[in-house]
Amino acid sequence: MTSTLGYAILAVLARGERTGYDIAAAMRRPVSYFWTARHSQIHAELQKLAAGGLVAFDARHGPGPQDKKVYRLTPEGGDALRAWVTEPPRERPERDELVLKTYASWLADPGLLRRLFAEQLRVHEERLAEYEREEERFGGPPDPGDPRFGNYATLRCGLGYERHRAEWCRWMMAQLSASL
Amino acid sequence: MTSTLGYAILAVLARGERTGYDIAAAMRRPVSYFWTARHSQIHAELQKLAAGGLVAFDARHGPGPQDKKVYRLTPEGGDALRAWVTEPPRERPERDELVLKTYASWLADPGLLRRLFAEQLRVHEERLAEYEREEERFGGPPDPGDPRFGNYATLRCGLGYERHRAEWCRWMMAQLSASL
DNA sequence: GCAGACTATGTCAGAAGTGACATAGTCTGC
DNA sequence: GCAGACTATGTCACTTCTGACATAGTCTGC
Repeated sequence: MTSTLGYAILAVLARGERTGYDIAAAMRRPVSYFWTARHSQIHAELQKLAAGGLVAFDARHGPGPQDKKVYRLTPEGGDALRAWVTEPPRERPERDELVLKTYASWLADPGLLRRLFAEQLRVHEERLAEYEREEERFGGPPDPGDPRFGNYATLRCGLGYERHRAEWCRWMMAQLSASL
Repeated sequence: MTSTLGYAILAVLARGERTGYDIAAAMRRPVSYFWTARHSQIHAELQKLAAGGLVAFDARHGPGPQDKKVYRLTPEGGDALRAWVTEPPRERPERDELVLKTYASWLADPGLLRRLFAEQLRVHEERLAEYEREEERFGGPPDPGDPRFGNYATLRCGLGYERHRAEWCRWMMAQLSASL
């Protein structure tokens, strides 16, 4: 019934109360939990979650034409989130534009392709360096019952992904150069 | 103007003429090019591509209430596809339900979590074995100008991805066991 | 000759997600 | 005192994608 976005919001609120704006700020970058949403979607979803009793809010004075709404998880919301976590994830189709381009790469100019992959490699290496700096700040994995474990475990996933991706870009560039 | 799905269809047609049904069959599994679509979407997109002159078709006798339509790339379609391949990919937000669950995993029962990751690991190891069998059939990378290069390069990406993913699942299970 | 799987094309309602538009108070530095 | 950045909530049109419904001929094995 609740959408995956709904659970993403509950997962953020499980760490403490937030306004819709705060949640949107946390979801702007895919760092740490690999789910993004715009504020337009978040405000709409918060209304649904509040109607379903999974979140509640207090109105507090703040900027803007209306009061700000500080949302928190209700006990029902916490139960729903906990139950959802251990259920098998819904299969989401992989849709990767760069891999699709690679599928058609035999048609293209090798020089332009090398430029494309060089740029992608740069992006992945940059992200990798950023994630490595973040990992250092943890100084080892937190306890699995600590909220910070969630951040660390997703960071580890991101690290592995960026390494695999950078490696593949390097392999592609080597292939394209070998054929000269 | 043309959507990514449109280019995915052009990329399939670049390898030879196909019916909408054939394209749908090729896109049912994310193997080799990491883009999936249902036939309902494909038929609709083929109509748009035909209207734009990027594909053309011959009606031939076949099963069903209407004749079957065998689509092929037009010269304009080929040009559009080639131009698209080397353009930087549009950033697609990462949305990964398992990683999101991991972000909230500190709330959940470690036993149930281990079961979840054990099952995911099984899936990734199975896919990895399948990809490795496929890789063997290639016997080394084809020339970058060969259509088979597209298949091989995307397969390499899939291999790297499944390895990284399996590794991460194993790390998660170790973390969950260490805390007993 | 007939059942069942497969080939084949299409529509439609609805969910999920994007990007633009709309509004307006607060806080910081010059 | 004022500009500009930031906080804050919301709507709306549009695109993309899903899942169900609809239809019907062909091919294989029993």
